[in-house]
Amino acid sequence: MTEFTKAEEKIFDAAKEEFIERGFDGARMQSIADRAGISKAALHYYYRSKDKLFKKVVNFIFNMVFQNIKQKIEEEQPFEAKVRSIIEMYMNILFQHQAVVFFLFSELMKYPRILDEMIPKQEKMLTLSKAYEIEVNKGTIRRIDSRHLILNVVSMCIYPILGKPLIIRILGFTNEEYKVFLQERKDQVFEFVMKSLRP
Amino acid sequence: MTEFTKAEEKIFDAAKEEFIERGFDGARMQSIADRAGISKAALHYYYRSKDKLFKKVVNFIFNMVFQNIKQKIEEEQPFEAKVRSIIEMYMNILFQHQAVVFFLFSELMKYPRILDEMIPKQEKMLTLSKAYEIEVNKGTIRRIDSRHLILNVVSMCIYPILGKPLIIRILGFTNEEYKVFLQERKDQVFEFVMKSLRP
DNA sequence: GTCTATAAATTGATAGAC
DNA sequence: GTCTATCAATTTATAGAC
Repeated sequence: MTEFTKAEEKIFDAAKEEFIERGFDGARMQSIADRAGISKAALHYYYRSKDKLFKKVVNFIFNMVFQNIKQKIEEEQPFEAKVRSIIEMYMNILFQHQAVVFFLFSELMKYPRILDEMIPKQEKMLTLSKAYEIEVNKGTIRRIDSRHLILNVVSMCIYPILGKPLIIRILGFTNEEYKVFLQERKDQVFEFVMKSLRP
Repeated sequence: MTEFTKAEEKIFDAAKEEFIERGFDGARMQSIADRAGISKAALHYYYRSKDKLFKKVVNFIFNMVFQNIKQKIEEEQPFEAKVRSIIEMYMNILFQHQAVVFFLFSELMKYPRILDEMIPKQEKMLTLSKAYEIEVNKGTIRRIDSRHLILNVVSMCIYPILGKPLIIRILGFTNEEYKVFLQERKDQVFEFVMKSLRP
């Protein structure tokens, strides 16, 4: 997207860290400057205001998380394999980038308007493609509102990450135990979905 | 829990509004005082610090959202009726208190430690009670890890609220359309779950 | 380009009169 | 109990030297 000089990149990384840890309101320009090893003045020289820096960071992180996912959903595959790979990859990415996901949702709940500059009118995500229709016509799976089906799958993948602070306390998990739980959960979700789709 | 004088209540309501709209870091004591129609000094007279006021607000909101839910889950009922009523009530409460839910999760992602003072060691929520065992023994439904089952149901109810800003943009919904979509979703989720539980 | 110094505004919290 | 006035600390942002 954007070309970076070395200095810019160092600053950008510093900003990412700070915003992810503290959110927009909690982040401090001084702290970003410190992380980047430069002065506050130099920071303002590169990115004129906190606001502009923040928007660039959100944009970058948003694409990082959702680009692969979108790609995978649109990819042509047999239905069952597609469901499995979406769950697999979705949960992997979300787990790998927990802090980032927290940050994104947390800030987007506060300032949903940020999204308006970021969602490029993509209606593709709700069509389950031909693979789904083929199976329905074969009678292998039942027909179902595809918007709800997708939302079901996505929900079961992402909420365990978003709700982690709550869930581990209620279920009495340690972080390590929860990691294992989420691993076995991939199969659980896949099975749950496919069983529900039986005609 | 706590007894309120009229003044305290007015302040508390003002604080709720402000914190819900702006989060802890974004909230301003001056703004809370303004909403309550008193001076900043008077505000500090009642609640000695921003921190203490915030914790009381979080505690109150947390109980408001999760008390009914916990109660409903523990209530004795035939299995199918129980699943239906949990979905129904969970989605109703979450939808009714959208702003509050956003606030709660948003802040809990940032400061998960707050929860430690709030979760009273409740392991009850993961047992599906006798109703479930009865159906399994009758052969009416298949056996499944109850933790995953509950997490599946909860996820499908709560993520559509948490992810609303994202979802309505991706699916191209207006707020009003999304409300309808969530209404019909209650049945969709119920059906999805029960179909999956067929032996 | 990068720094020091400082401006200008804001913030949470307190002192003290009434 | 409630107010005005003010403190002390912080914050974003800029001016100006090098």
